[in-house]
Amino acid sequence: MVRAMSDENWSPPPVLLAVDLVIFTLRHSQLQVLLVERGIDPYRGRAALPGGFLNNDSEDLLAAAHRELDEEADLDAARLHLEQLGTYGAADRDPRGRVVSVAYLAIAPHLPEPTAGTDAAGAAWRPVDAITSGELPLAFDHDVIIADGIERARSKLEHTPLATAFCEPTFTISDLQQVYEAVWGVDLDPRNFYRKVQKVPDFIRPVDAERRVTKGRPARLFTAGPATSLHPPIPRPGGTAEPEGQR
Amino acid sequence: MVRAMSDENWSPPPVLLAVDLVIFTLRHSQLQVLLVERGIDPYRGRAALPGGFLNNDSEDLLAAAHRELDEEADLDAARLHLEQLGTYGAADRDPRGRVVSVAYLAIAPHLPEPTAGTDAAGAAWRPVDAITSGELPLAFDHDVIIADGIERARSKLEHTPLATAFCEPTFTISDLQQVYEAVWGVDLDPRNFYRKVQKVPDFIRPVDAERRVTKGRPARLFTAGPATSLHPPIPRPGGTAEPEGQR
DNA sequence: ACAAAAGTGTTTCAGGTACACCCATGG
DNA sequence: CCATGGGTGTACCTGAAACACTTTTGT
Repeated sequence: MVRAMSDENWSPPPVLLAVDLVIFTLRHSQLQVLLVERGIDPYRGRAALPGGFLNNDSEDLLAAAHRELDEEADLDAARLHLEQLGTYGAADRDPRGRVVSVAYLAIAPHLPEPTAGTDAAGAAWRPVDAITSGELPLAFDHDVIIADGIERARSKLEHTPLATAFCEPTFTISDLQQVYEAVWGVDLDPRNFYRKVQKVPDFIRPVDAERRVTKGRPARLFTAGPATSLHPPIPRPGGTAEPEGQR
Repeated sequence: MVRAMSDENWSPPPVLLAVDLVIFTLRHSQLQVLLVERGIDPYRGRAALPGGFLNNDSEDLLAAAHRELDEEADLDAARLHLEQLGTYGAADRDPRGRVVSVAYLAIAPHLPEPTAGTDAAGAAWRPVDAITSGELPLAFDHDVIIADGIERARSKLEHTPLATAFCEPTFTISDLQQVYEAVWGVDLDPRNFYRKVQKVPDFIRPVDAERRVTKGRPARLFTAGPATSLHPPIPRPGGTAEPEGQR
């Protein structure tokens, strides 16, 4: 058949379309993901990705992802990175019937605790390590989706300016460094990292003569560069911080 | 709502799920894509990606892609690279109603002409340039899907050993070079390329003392390395071949 | 023997890594 | 004035690019 619909009388089996969200953030120097507790069967009581079914006949997929982000996580969709991750359609992935799920990947800065009195009750940040290790079992095939999400996030950190999406609107260079260190579990040399990120064109932009308070010398503040620049940005691992010498 | 299906009486609107294929190959040093001519409305007579609707309640998405590959392109699905590209679900993308399409990306070596007397009649390889330039209009949003496919293919060539998927089971190093040159439209120095690809671990493996006939000195043959190795393989552009000197 | 393509050796240069060192602030 | 983190200068080394040169075939 050149196209299945050429037979006007045959009707292909409809499926239910769900949208699930993999929302990552950085907390306590760990990569964490937002999970909700399922209130109904199947998998009642299990942790699961936030998500839901496509709302009506005219809702775009991305729009549905934005809506779920707002409803289930109470996060301002407009201000965070959101991209399609993949579509999961194994026939037996949902015991209720044929459900195909389009997963979206979101990256959020370390915002307020999600566990408010809102719709997002029962939502909580969990370290991804607990999931990849199998320590925290998930509903459906959500563990696979999260694994794919981690892989995607790492890959995009390497090749795109995505890292800034983990940071507040303005951030210091060492804030940014912690993103890379947490996601790969490596130690980077702060001095080399400092220059490396500044040399990448359109990656970060210094904010007009501001600074911040901590313990030592104040640090300059930066913002993400203009929109998403293309391929060749971004640092990479390599370079460890070690004892050094005198003064 | 924690999950949309918590209301047992409400039934989410079903959608039709299609699977479309972006099949790339290399012909005449150009990146080409396989297109079919639509026999029915909408877009009757227009070029379109091969594809069709999900077959039955228990067909996996990847299985459906394999099936379409076999039916519409008469290609041996087992021997070529196939991966999910993305899902396209804009509400108005199909005038007949709500159709969500999962696109798959396939990479094929320069095999026999697809235009056989089979089901794949009306199928033909087309240079992607003709599509990106808008010169050859496509049905639905298939031009966008192809653009995404090109981007994905380039990205994977850079960061994975995918290039061998464009080649026959055994190939020479200059065969492989032509893949990179065609996809990026650059000229590479054969001598540097030669060593570069050999240094990448698990990328290509020399085939036991074979060779081939052409005009000059015979070339060694190689095969793709063991399975898909991870991140850091692959060459990159840079290095032009120019006039040189004496002898 | 000559052209054409495969394959090797070597120089040069840019970028990454390591690390000594200076700067600014709080206690 | 000293601990702490921010920021600069610089030597070294590896890997990429350029290109002279040798090897092996067909005609």
